[in-house]
Amino acid sequence: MARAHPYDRDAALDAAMTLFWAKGYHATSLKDLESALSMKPGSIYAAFSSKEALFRAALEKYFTTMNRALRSDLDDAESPLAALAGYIRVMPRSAPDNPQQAACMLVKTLLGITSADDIIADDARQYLDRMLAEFEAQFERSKRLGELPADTDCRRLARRYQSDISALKIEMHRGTDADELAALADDMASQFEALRVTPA
Amino acid sequence: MARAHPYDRDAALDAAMTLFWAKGYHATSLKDLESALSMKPGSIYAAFSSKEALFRAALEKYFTTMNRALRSDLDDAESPLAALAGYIRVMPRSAPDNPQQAACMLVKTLLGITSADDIIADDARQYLDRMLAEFEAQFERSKRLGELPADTDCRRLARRYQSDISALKIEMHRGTDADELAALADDMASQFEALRVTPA
DNA sequence: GTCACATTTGAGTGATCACTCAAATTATAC
DNA sequence: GTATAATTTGAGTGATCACTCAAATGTGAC
Repeated sequence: MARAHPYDRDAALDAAMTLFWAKGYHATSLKDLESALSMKPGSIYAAFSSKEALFRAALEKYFTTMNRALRSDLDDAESPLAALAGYIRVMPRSAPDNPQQAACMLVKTLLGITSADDIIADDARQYLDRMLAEFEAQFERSKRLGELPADTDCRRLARRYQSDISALKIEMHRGTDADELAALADDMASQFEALRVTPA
Repeated sequence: MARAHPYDRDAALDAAMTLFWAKGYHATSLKDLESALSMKPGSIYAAFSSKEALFRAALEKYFTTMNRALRSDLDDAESPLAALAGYIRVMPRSAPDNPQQAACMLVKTLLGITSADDIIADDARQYLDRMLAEFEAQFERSKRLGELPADTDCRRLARRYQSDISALKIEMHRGTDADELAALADDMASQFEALRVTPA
């Protein structure tokens, strides 16, 4: 047939994700992408169609990566409630490579995209909804295990949980010092642990 | 002497604030500003020096406006704790003119500006710190009035409070429906009210 | 009415934006 | 080895970016 791809598509997508995550959609130029992906404009367009399509692919990769990491932490946990609390408590200890990657890419995208009916903003909203559903499922599992009262509103709890995660990551991006960050994460985690009705 | 200003500087700054708040720094073009301020580029530069300087002035106006509104709500309150809780609880009921103005402009700016040592990001950080100090002062007042235990860490409480505000405003921007928004705000507010040690 | 000058005007600056495409390149088929 | 075709290349596209400045405008002093 013909020659193979000399570049690794997934590695390129990963580099794009990193760059878009740090700089955001509007502030990332094609020049930036060319050097980050080590690809010329023609190749980028042959592989990913457009800057918008590339961003959407990068955002999907971000969601998939984050979701997989979450599930590997939580799915096998004996106590989902303890795992959810631990997930928050540990977060401030993991400093990202780039401080610009401390905040959640979905939230950054949602706040950074101009028009409310933009297709990119819709993507971000959709992924946030799916994360919310993941959290809700974990709280439901916790309830089934008897850790939470039978009348617990898991959707409402998940909403609160996701809000805490968003806010904590923003504080990390902001550069809040490590001690205060740990205290904040502890306050958040403790409130969920306090809901437990069976001994840990 | 000579002719007077045919435009109202403060009204122009207000229009710039509104536009920058909704669209963000990078996505707002000079063309956008020209039509929003009803000023030609030369006049804009004569009045505000540069796009960056105009943004910084708009950001300062945002902070001043928000801070004034906060203090008018809280400074005269008999119970600062009740006032702080009420400030959160009422928030979802005030829909902004533009949904893009639901989220806090300081947070949007912090997340939207590229380089961490950017002067604009520094501004946003500084204003967030000043808001944090305002919250802390209100919790201190609450403690002095005996609403909170004497050993309360007001700085820590203020940090948690500010995180809640940020997250709630993000949820509003996200388009979360009114009922869930009210429930979330209620959960946040209740946790602060629960700290009270004297009857309300 | 006329002058002096502060201010506005808006076409135009070079730079950069996202993006294209004809030509060069290189892997595979035979 | 040669032909074929998939892929990369990178100079170049028109549009838009933030910004400038010489000329037009309008105001107050006298």
